[in-house]
Amino acid sequence: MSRAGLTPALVVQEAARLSDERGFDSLSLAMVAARLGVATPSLYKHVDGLPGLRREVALLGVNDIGACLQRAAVGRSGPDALRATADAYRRYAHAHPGRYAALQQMPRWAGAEVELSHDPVTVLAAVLRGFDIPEERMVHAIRALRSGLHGFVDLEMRGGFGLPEDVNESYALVVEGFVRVFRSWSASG
Amino acid sequence: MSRAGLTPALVVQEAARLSDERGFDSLSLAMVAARLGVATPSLYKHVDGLPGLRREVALLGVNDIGACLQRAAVGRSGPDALRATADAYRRYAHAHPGRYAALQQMPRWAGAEVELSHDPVTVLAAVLRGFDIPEERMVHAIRALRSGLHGFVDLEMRGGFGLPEDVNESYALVVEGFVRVFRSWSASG
DNA sequence: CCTCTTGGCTAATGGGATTAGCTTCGAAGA
DNA sequence: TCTTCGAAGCTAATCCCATTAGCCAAGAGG
Repeated sequence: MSRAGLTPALVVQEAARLSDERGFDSLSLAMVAARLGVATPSLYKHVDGLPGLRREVALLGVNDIGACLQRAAVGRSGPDALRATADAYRRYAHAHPGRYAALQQMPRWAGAEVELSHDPVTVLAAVLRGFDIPEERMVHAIRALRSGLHGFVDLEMRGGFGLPEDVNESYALVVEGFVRVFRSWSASG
Repeated sequence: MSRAGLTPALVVQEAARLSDERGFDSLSLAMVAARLGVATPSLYKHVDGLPGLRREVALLGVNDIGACLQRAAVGRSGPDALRATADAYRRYAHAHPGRYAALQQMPRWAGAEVELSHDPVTVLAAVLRGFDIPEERMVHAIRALRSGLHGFVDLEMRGGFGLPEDVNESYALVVEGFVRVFRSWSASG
């Protein structure tokens, strides 16, 4: 390797780090290049321009959060699993705001060879399976859960909750709301 | 040539229209200027650069959606009001995706002289008042509702719901979920 | 008719993305 | 060890957009 020893993985990793620090929106090739000590055009040997880099960061984020959720859910079931997973979800977003913002743009390039080793939606689906929800409602349940978790985290990270009331408590109540609703949807009443 | 007869309001309106058509992210002064038939720098006489323009569009969006929600809620109460408002919320986002995206960035410049004639959060709060929720839970309830509505609409607009299941039905179920939860939170049990 | 404010313009600067084409590192093989 | 070749990184050049500076004319008020 000629000097810097870059690899696609290294570039993407640095980009992800930068996204977390400065925001996914302001991610730029120039910034990544500076951080890696190379000239901007050099990056084109490893990633497919800015759009490609953003896509890679998103992909990294999806797999990352999927792994987190899985780790949180393993060994639990029902409401307990839901609580743990919801917690992990929010914690991931806080820890990696840039990656989290990035992965929201994934659907655009969906259908591609996305190759998820850890799909967050699959984990949520598995968690919901512990609620005995009739099959024809499963998709709706997953959508509802994703909406609630994402909406809360998104508003929170944008500074949308201005009042002094404890945000953790709000989140806990949201999660308990889901527990209640999903119980009410269960086949057994 | 005071020919073009621009005003701040006109510029912002065109910017909002463009945001809805091409996406708030790709809004640019150059595009707005072209659309209005003037040179880019001319816009600086009316708005405070690109950041200022984005802020104005966001402000427009907040007031817009606030007015929509208010119109939907008036004359109704309780679950009925909640359903109507939730519907209006989603409909607004679909009709004006650019403005909707813009208003999510409002919190950043909050505290300013924001002067909302129609504050969407206030409307939601009023709607929730019909559920007899204890005062100390009100803020949490509003946060939960905002999270659910925003999260759903956001995921939907990003193409996050890929499966063929009816999205309208999913949304209806989410709203009914809120009805159930808020009922359970009501002081009267 | 004169003047002053003000909206719109052109020119110029700076930054980021992207492309083209050059150079040199470093490994594989004679 | 010497040669060759592919790939990594670089510089130069182009394009697009935001922003600033400074010019000019139009229209209201006297």
